[in-house]
Amino acid sequence: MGKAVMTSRSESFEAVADLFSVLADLTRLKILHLLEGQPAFVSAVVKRLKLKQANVSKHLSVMYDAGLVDRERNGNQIRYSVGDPLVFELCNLVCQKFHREAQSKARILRRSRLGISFKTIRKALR
Amino acid sequence: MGKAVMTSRSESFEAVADLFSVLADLTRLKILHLLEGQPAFVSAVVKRLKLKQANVSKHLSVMYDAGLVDRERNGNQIRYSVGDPLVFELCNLVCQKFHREAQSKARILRRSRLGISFKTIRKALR
DNA sequence: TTACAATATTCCAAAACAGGAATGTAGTCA
DNA sequence: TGACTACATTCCTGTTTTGGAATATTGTAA
Repeated sequence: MGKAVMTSRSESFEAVADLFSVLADLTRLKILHLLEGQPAFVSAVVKRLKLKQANVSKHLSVMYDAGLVDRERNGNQIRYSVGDPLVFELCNLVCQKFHREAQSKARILRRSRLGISFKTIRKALR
Repeated sequence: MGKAVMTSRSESFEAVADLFSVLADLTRLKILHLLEGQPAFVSAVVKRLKLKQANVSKHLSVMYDAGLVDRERNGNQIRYSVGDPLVFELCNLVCQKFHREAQSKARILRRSRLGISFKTIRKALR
């Protein structure tokens, strides 16, 4: 997950892929969602999500290295916060896609009760 | 990579993570970029990107299952096309982020020649 | 300093993933 | 039908990634 300066097209693709891979983890998405509400200490994330401390710490480090979260020391603890609202824009776009798909599937199913063939339905459902 | 109907919050997070993981691969991003220009047969992708046929076929299948590309048989060949412009919206958002970061780093470096301490720079660069 | 709390890091095992080679399948043409 | 082409799938291997346990680091308080 190198943080090299972008020069060639291929390198920037790699950077994009790296960022997507940071978001391609269920636990990290849960943590981000928790941080969306408000910043939180590591220990709070551990408690709320019932995860191991080392696990949370590693995931937060990955996201920090990717520039997705900020951190701020507060005495003994470290408060993490979402550093770039980009994260939620990306997730919302994906969720919108799922909504569109769910709606079109529902539309097709509704139509199916009005007499469209199974073949057409299966094709429309991909 | 299940395509289950979404019910709980956690399941939808998982679907989002799955979609990001499809995009978290350099080869798949290259293929998508190629398909952005115009639809292409598998053999064309193999030639343009100098990849193995089995490799391309597998990546296209993954993206097809994820609903990111469409396919259409044409005689002996199969033409793939980008099925959801969402892909490019996502990539563009990520690229914009990288641009913002690159610019702010450049700004800081420029300022550094005007006499700001290394400590400040390092902190600003994270 | 010592003891303790919060977080980070290292090491390990299991699971997931990408790519190559070989094989399977489906369409075309003769 | 058989030969050929385009694509998909299976099997295998090396690499990466995740999570847990143990350990290390950093800060606080006495």
